[in-house]
Formats: sequence, C-alpha cells, structure tokens
Amino acid sequence: MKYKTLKGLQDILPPDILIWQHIETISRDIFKIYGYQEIRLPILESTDIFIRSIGETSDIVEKEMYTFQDKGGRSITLRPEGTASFVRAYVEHHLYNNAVPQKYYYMGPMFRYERPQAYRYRQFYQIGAEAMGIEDPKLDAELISMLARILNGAGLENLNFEITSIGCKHCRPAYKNALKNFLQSKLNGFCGDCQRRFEINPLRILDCKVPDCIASRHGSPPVIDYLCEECKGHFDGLKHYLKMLRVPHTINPNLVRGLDYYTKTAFEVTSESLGSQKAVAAGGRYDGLVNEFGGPPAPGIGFAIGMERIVPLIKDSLKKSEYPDLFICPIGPEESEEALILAEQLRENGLWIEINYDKSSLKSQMRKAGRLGARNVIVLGEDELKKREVVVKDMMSGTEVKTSIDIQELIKAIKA
RNA sequence: GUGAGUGUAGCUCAGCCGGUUAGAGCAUCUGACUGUGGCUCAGAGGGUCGGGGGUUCGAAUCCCCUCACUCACCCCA
Repeated sequence: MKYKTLKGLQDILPPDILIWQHIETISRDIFKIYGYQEIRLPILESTDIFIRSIGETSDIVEKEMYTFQDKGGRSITLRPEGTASFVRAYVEHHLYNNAVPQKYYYMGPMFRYERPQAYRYRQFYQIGAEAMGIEDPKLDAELISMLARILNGAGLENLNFEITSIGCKHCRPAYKNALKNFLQSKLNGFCGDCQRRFEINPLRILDCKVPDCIASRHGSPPVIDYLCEECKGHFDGLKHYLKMLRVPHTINPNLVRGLDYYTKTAFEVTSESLGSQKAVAAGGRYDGLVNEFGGPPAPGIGFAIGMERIVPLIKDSLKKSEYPDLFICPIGPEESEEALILAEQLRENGLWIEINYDKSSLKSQMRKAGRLGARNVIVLGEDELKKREVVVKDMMSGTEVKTSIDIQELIKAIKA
C-alpha cells in the first residue's frame, strides 16, 4: 500500500464517529448548563507560547513538539495542549474585562511527537474547559463536578477521581527542598530515570512505578504538609465542597502534573479499563499564568478530556447507525429519471431516500436495499407510472401497502 | 530514545520440519428466481505471502538487513 496515515495519526470513520458525536453532544449540553461558551483557537501558535507556559524542562517542550519554521523564518508549533493557546487568546482579547467568571470550552486536535502506543497518538483530540477570574475553591469543586457529569453522561463507569494540591510559588520551593533532602541519602536505591528526575523534577519521583523506587521513597514528606496557609485553606475548601456535592474522589498526594504552570489544585481521572495510558482527563489550577502572559493577575482553572481514551470505554451499542427511510428501485431508464425527481421531493420533507443509479436486476436492487438497511422499498415500473400507484414494502415486516404516487400519501405510507 | 512481539485476500486467520497453478471463513459481486431483499445452493472477482538480499534444483516456509504496525518503558489526555 502506497499511501497511509502518518505514524500515530488515525482516520476516524463510521461507525466509530457516532461515538465521537455522542460525546461531543453530551459535552456541549452540559457545558451549556454550566455557562461555558465555545471558543475555537488556532492549531498553530508561536513556539515561545508553549515554552513559556508549559516549561522549558518539561518533556513536552524538550522532545515532543512539532516545531518548524514558516516561510518567514518564524518558529511555529502545532499546539501540544490547549491551555497555553487559551491563555494567549484570553489576554489578547482582554477577555478578563468580561464579567467573572469567564468560562470557555473547546474541542480539537493536539499534537505531540511521541512513540505511539495504545490510547496514545501523535494527533489526539481533547475536550477542554477553562474557568477564569475566581480563586474560590467552590469553582474548583464545581468544575470537577461538571467533569464528572460529562464523563458519566457520556456513559463512562468505574472512574477514579484523584485530587491533590501542589502548592503555589510560595510553598512549593520549600517542599521541593524537603523532598530532596529526604531523597538525597537514598538516591542509590532509585532507578536511572529517578536519579535523573532528582535533578530535573524531583516531584516526579513520587509518581514512579518501579517497585524499588516505591520502597525507597517510603516515608517521604507529603506535599500537603508543606502547603502554605492560603494553599492549605484552599485545599481544605475543595475537599469540603467535593464532599458536599457528592463527587466521589480520593486524595493522592503523589499526583504529579507534567506542566509547569499548575498551582494549588491538581486532579486526574483514571480508568482501570484502559492499558497503561489510563488517564482519561486531567487538569488543575493555574493562577499565575495569565499574569505571566502579560495580563492582570487573573486566576484560572481548567481540564482536558482525552477523546481517544474515553471513546473505547463507551458501549458499542451507541454505534447503531440510522437507516434510509426509503429505497427506490426503478425498472427502466424512464423510471430511473422519475426516481431521481421523486427522491428529491421526498427529501424536501426530511426523509432519507436512496435510489438505485445503474441498471440492474430488481433482484439485485432489492439486495442492495436490504444491505443498506432501508426501512421501505418501492418499485417504479411502467405500470406504476401509468397508474400513478406504487406498493410500499416494509422491509422489516414484509408487509406491502398500495399508495398513490403523491408526496403526502407516500410520506404517510413510509412513516406508518 | 529503549525493549519485546507481529506482518499471507477488504476483514479474521490457516499454511511455516522447504516441493507443482497459495487456502478457508466472513465480506463483495453475479446467477438459480426475465418485477421483490434476508435463508439456501452454485459461481466469480480479489494476493508484489510487508520490502530487499542470501542459501537452495526449488523459499510464504530457512538466514541476514530493512520498513511498517502493535504493546510496554518513558511521558501524558
């Protein structure tokens, strides 16, 4: 085969697309009742937008971005995530001047140059939400509740909601130091990756799955003990409100985010039904990012759902296609033209009509109608045109009803 | 970037201790039934056996290289 999709990219075809549409519809419905409005952002951005927000030493920036030069010599990057572009737009259009909270959602493709794997693609789709301008943890709780509502509404079950607080620019450095002090002496007991992490991002050691590392880090100081007054209060508030709203969740102090801009609240939703890439959605608060982009010190919080990771968790029963209301079998060339006209007239009334285009035996036309799953069939022959009468055959029951060739009469017979 | 596994028809796969023209099921198309589908039966189309090289009288089968896909590490939605 000569041409195929690039590595890590995929075509999404029927009937799978029906599940995608289902998820999108549910999401839009729920965003609406929470007051989130859609925004559409460019897929390309200036490279420094991502470096600035995601962090220079993050894996995404270091080795996963699709970056190239445009014809003007500018460095351009296909967005690896949505929040950076969103914040750029938020500042660029002064959206912070709108009444708070400002709430937006988006759906679209993201790109990361990674080795493809189950549920991990180089072009992948996210549904994201961002809520701006409110610091109160009630908003955090509400956002997480909305996320739960979307995922449950889409038909997902057995999800784990994990939350934590990773502190802010005031308390995180102290924690990082405490953690490094604790790990320093035991460094030899850790895997090579963790030894590297010790320098780059020691928090990530908490997330390592190597048994020796889990043992070696046992007894390490939890982030939560190092939160400053403000962060602690915020986290306590979040826990309280989540409980109040009955959003099932667990506290996971080892939860680590790969992006630099997160502050305070961080959360992740996982499913045990997936492979090793089991995070179906994740998000957190980013109170410093807008300011970083040249806007006012506006707080923000958001999440992103990974489409490819929730699609396989949704029942195949939703893949049931719809079927044509009527298939028209013309017998000769004259009838064939008549069928073309009749089909258009019926479509005016919102019916899905299929006709047979080439000349083939009635047998073969019927077979085609059956294969398409057409609800009804009519045969157009010399007799029918002469008498202006057709027989509408119900393909499920096999029953036949004689009807005059009149649009309203036909519709009545088809819908019966 | 690292490791392992898999590449034969549109799909799922058999064939792989080398041996004529490479098979099955499903799917597609046609006919039996000149104007009525599904069931049944008969038939047809569809293959560079991932690609290249080597061993051999002879390679889908054995060896080497390569490419692609898959899963896992890493990382993350």
